[in-house]
Amino acid sequence: MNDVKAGPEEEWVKSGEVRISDLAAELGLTKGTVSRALNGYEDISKKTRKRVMEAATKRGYVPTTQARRLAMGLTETIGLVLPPMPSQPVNTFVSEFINSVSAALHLHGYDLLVHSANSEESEVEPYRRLVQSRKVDGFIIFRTHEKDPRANYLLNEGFPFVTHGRTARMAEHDWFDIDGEKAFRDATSHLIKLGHQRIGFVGGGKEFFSAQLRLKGFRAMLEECCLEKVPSLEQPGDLTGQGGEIAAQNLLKQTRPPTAILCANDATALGVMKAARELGFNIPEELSVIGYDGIALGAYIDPPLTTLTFSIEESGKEMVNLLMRRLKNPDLPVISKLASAILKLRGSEGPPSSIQNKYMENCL
Amino acid sequence: MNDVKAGPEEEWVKSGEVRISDLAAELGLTKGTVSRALNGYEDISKKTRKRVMEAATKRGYVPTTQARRLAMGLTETIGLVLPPMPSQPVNTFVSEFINSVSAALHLHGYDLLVHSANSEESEVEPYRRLVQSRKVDGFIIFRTHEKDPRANYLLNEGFPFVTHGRTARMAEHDWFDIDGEKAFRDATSHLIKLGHQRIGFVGGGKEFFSAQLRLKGFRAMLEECCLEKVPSLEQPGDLTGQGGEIAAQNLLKQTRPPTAILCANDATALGVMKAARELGFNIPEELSVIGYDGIALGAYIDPPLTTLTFSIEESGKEMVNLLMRRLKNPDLPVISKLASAILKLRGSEGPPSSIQNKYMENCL
DNA sequence: AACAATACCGAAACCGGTTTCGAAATGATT
DNA sequence: AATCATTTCGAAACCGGTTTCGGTATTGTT
Repeated sequence: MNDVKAGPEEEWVKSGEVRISDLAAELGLTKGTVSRALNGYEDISKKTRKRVMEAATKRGYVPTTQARRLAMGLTETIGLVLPPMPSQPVNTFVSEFINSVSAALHLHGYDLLVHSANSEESEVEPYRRLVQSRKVDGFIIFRTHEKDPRANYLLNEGFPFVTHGRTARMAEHDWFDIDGEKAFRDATSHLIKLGHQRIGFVGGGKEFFSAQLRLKGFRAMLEECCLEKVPSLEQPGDLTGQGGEIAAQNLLKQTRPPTAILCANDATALGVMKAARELGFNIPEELSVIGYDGIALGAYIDPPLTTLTFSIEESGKEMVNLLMRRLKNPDLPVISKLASAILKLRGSEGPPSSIQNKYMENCL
Repeated sequence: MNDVKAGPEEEWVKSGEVRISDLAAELGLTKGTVSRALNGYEDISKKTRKRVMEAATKRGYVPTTQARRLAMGLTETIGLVLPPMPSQPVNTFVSEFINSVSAALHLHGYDLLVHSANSEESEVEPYRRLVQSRKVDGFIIFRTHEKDPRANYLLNEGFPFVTHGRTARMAEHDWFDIDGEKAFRDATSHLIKLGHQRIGFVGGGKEFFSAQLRLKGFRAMLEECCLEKVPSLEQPGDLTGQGGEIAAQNLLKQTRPPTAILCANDATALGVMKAARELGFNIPEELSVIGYDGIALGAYIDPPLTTLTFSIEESGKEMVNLLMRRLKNPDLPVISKLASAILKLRGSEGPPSSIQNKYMENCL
């Protein structure tokens, strides 16, 4: 019947060679009966169920995923498309994120399909392909833009997804985000309390919504503390080290340079620190620098980088929860989750060297 | 027949709603005929083929992947299992690697399934599950051990895979690797030429084969240059920043500390630099440090980290090539590819401060 | 014009499962 | 013992494709 090689008793059948029809034949049952027995249907007698189960484990039967999924009309797979990576200095986020998402999905019996975006084609193309070929049931999207073509496409398609970060249409889809606005309010407040009055800001690209929110938090706290908003102290960046360098040069070559610089992420902060060193600024004595992301590497540089940090693992877990909920019931109302980043003081910030500024005590 | 909503001419049918049977019915053909027409069989007249093709694009027909794969008996999917990540300072390798592997696979019509390893269970368990459930056709394995349980399992199972890094059984499976031995010979040679005679070495875990080879290269060059091998200058590490710190303390607190330290990877090097700073060693004047991995971020620290670098993108591409070849013809002889790392001088190394050592000119 | 060769397409099996439906066997009831 | 309700399983359809095989319709040959 089956080509089980003769050998010692515990001979292991090569994995994946036994089909449900083999089992059925061996037991004198039909495929259907075996299937129901294995899947816990109530219309199977205890006796045969036991017989089937034992035979299944003995023969090492594991259902073929493809067949099961085809029959059940689902893929049990979630897609994640890596945005094109312009060799950014710090991609540590991505791998940790993938790791946590994958682990969380696994608990629900889902697989993670990772695609890479071809930078030559449209941003939504990979999504379109995955949707049309029915390879995934939903998407995890990160690094959102304010007007996000991916979100737009999927919303239009009615296809489930969760974003890490908000979009202009966040009222229409589930999302998870770190409260970057509050984080930057906190960081700004911390600097002001240390005595800083001229605080620089290096943003991320205008296209990233989260970077905008960080700027917003920075401005809000300045205003709250009655500090004047100085346009020249707000420099654009691109979330890379190089962008940080350029921005820092623009800031520090001014006649009245800032005494502290807030950066949209850690990569930027590293670039800022590099430029500052080259221009002869001592950190933190002459210049405070604060980043955002909490990359572990920041603890190893000199001085250790003070940063805003959050749990990537929690992010992944929460996003998977949101997505699973959505898949179970597509008609549920949209929900979102906002986690907070915490300020991790490591040493790259301190009071300004000369208290040249009059401290306004009417504000905090 | 089909519920195409009445509307403007260019009404777009919602993706993924049209099946091959719909197309067939619409054209007055059978599924089989439509399938063959679409797949370029020769027994279809040009006229009907054209008719079918046009109808397919017009209706936006894309075959359901699951069904196609089931029928064809393949998964067109490659598995990649992330090893447990003990929050290493620098995981930039992983995301870049995933990115390049995924892109390369896509060119061959393959998907990448990323799994995360649960640290509580056996290392091979995820592989076993993926094999048994027939979710993948092959594996990409990285960060190999000398005695690698994953390779052993898959070899035993006769399941296709390619490793990034060698194993004790490398003669039996395809592999790609960076020539770490040569890399460390080069780096060591560079230091010796600069005048260093006491060179420290911080290794990776004994379990990682590649780390062993780096040590081997280091020792070989020492011997080649007639430098005495000093056991106390060889410290174990664990490829993390913390491990680097501890190792550096052990090295620098000796009565005759080394004037240079070679590190098994960049994360270790960062730890070494941190410890050196804290012990009052100036880099590179009093201590040269060289890492391995070429993480972009190393360029932003002070001083910029000299390191051994290689192309992750090429690694991914090559490994995919090896794997595709294997899948096409499982019986081909095992092949391997050894790429070389290049020494990227950035500034964390230089001549030793005091030429207290007699330079042995009989060697190089 | 008769016949063989070829082009073209339909029918059906198949991949490996799941699920519905109905029939047979069993047990309970009177 | 006859009747009805339950348990338990077999049969068959189905998921959405691919591929083999065989039968017309068409073309080419003599």
